Formats: sequence, structure tokens, C-alpha cells
Amino acid sequence: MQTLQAQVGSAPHAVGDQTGKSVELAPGVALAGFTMRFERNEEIFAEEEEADFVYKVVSGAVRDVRILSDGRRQIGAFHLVGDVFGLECGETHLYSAEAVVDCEIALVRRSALDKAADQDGAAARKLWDLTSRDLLRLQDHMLLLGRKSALERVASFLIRMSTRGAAGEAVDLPMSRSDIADYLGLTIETVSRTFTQLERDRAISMPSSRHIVLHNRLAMADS
Amino acid sequence: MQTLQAQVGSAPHAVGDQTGKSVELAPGVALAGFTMRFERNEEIFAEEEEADFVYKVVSGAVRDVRILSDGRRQIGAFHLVGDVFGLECGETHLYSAEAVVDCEIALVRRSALDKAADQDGAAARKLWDLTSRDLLRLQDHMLLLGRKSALERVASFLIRMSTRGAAGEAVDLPMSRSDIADYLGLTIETVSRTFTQLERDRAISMPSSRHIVLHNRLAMADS
DNA sequence: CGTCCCCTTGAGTTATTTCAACACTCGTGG
DNA sequence: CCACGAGTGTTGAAATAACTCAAGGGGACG
Repeated sequence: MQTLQAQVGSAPHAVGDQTGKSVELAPGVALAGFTMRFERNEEIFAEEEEADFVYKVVSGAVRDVRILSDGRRQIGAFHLVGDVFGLECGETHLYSAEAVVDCEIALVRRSALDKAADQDGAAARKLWDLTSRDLLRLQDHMLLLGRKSALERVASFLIRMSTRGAAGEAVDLPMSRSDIADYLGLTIETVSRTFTQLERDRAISMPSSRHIVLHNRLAMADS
Repeated sequence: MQTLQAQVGSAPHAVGDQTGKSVELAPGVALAGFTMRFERNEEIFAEEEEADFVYKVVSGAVRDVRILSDGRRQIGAFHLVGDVFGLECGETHLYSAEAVVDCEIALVRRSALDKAADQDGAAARKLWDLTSRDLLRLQDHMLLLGRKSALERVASFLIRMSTRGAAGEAVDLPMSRSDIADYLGLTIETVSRTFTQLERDRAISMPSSRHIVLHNRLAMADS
């Protein structure tokens, strides 16, 4: 397993200058960092690995992954352009992160972050706030996984994605059906069938499998 | 809906002195607070309510609850003696909390906490750490809800409960089957049947429905 | 043109839910 | 002291949502 530490050391992916580039982690919290490229399905960091960096998506998309010993997989979150991820309070990462598509990722050293938090109470508060926001999102997702039907899960997912992209109705999904299934706690077949059903019911249009247009009646399928 | 604010104002439940009692929220973080009693199924705070207090279980047990508009319920966590809950970074609570059984709860004013965090960087860090620990627990739970079978869910639940109580093998469950079902994303019937199955398979003994003794083969049902 | 990967669709299976009935415990009041 | 009722837990039988297995379609790329 290739560690990020090793990657940064030999810097096979590093682009841009490694010194001065400023990365804004939260409004008012900008720190020196650098950017790296990761290609589709490449691991950005692994579970149990030392959390020496904090990350922000510059382009592309990232998934948080947890795996059971027998291979069952659960995706905890997708991170899109502008999202910060991999911020841990403890020493190690609690899950692994992988590039959904080719990505450009900004990195900030954890040590720089700790220093900023120690000096500035407001900055410390904003870091806490980032973690707190993750917690909120996870609680919504827990409700989805514990209590919603396949139809509701897919509809919720599409609506959630649409509120994050630029346009109101057109959504493009960088991730595969397999990623969506592991995010929603379903199988790829169920996800595929549900997309088809939503299209038959005129709740969405699917120009292609990665491009979805939401119609207003989709909200009825959500809860 | 009776708000906590109102309760504290008229103090129908307040016991002990409301001034000097020290509550330890985390190792090294102790603040002045007071205690209140809540009876079984009483609401401690509600979703959307102002988060003016932080809470710690002195005796009894508490559940975090989220409800869908049609009544489907998901319990996000159980808090046992010693656990801190209701700590929000933002202004309002993201879920409601209810007493599973008659409870004694210690309360600390949020304002006192903020003051401590502003003055002491280490205290601020410990608050962040508390939120971070909640996040970790929730991620495990997400994997359970998304990818585990009913048998695995119940086994995981029992093992998790056993590591929190005093003794190694004997677990007592203060919560009803309905609470367990809403925590594990199952129905009460499935939970009940799974307990019966585990007992038939000699993975547990059930002297009564709230008292469970775990046998070592239970671990095999977990993942 | 062929291969690989991903997505879709169909048919049959199964885990879990739903609906229904019954058992147990524990107060309360006759 | 016993009868009653409410609340809670268990069990059975039938229904069903989602899964599994299997086959085929379509686009990207060499």
C-alpha cells in the first residue's frame, strides 16, 4: 500500500510550487499548501494512516470509503469541488479516501493547521465547525440508510447532488453506479432499476447514465 | 412542546444546587453546572431548539432521535452513564434527545463552555475531540446500517453495549425492543426473532428480555 | 474490429417486513 | 387477593422489497 507520505517524498504527482500556494479551508482560514493530482480510483489516504494533511478538492470528486473484512463496502460521503476532507481531530484517518475521477487536490499540512488553531481561537472554532457539519450530514445519511426505501434513497441522493452543483435541475454524476450503490446501501442493479423507474415516471430525464435532469415531481419521491 | 428553557425557569425537575456543582465534560474540562431529573420518555431537548446547554448522563440512559414526516424514526445513538451529549458547534440542536428511562442529567451552560474554550486552547481542542468521537461512532453505525444483515446488526449492538457496561459478559439493556429496532434500522419483530435465534444458537442467554449474557461465539456473528 | 468495462434488464430467490395473534409483567382498583 | 388493562415482547404465516444470478447492450479505446 503506497502511503501519501511516500508519494509526497518522491512527489510523483505533485504539481505547482510546494511552498507558497494559499488554500482556503474555511472562510477566513487560509494556509500555505500545495496541489497534487490523483487519477481515477487512486487512493488519496488510507484508513489508519497518519493524518498529516488536510485536503480540499480543486477539481474532480472524491469518495470516503469503509470496508468490511469480507469486502462489503460503504461510501460515507462524496466530496465535490470546494469541499474540504480528511480533517481529523485525532492522529489517524478513520476511513480511506479515493479519487472518483482524475482529481486535483490541494493539501495543507496538519502541523500548520494546529499552529493556526493554537494562535487563533476563531480559526480553531472554524475547524470544529467543519467537523460538526460533517456530523450533521452523516446524521441525515444515517436516517436515509436506516429508514428509507430504495426509491427514496435515490431521489434524496439526486436532490442532494443537485443542490451542490451549479445549475438547479441538471446534475452530472461523476461516480459509477457501483459508487452510488455503496453510498446508498443498495446494489447496482437496484440503483439502475430505480433510475429507470424514475425516468419512466417522468421524475427525471437521463440523456446519458451520468447526466440527469431533475423534474419537479421528483421531490414527491423524497421524504 | 415544553422547552427546556421553560423547565429551567420554573425548575420543576431541578435538583441539587444550581450554582456550584462541577461537571466534568472531558478529562481536565470541568465547569459549573446543575442536575435535573427526567422521567422515562420525557424530551430533554428538541430538534431545531436553541442549544443553550450541554448535557452529561449522571444516571439512566438517553436516546438521540430523528423523525421523518411520516413517523419513521431513526435513533442515532444511546448515551449511558458518563456520556456527554447535546454538544453542538452551531446554534441549534440537530436532533432531539429523550430519556430512555428515568434519568438524572447534569447540565452546563453553553455560554460557560464557550468562555472556557476561548480562554483555553486545550479545552477548545477537547470539545472538538468530543464531536470528532461522535463522528467516528456515526461512521461505524453507517456501515452497520448500509451493509450489515439483521443478525450482524444485533450482534454488533450487543458487543458494543457490552464494552460500555461494567462487566465483560452480562449486559443490561435499558431500552425497549422498539428503541433497538429504530437504532438498528430494523423492525421490532426482526429484533425479537434475532435475539431468539442467538439464544437458540447459544451465542447469548436471556434471563429476561432486558438482561443478556454474551457467550464468546457471539463474536462470530459480528463483522 | 474486438475487448473491456459499465450499465441495463429479466427471472427467480430470500431476508426482512407486515399483519395478526398470543404471552408476560406490572400496576391499579375492585 | 384477584381481576383487569395497558404496555411490551414473542411467534407464526403471508407478502414484498431488494438481492442474486445470468444474459445482453453500448460506448470507449487500442
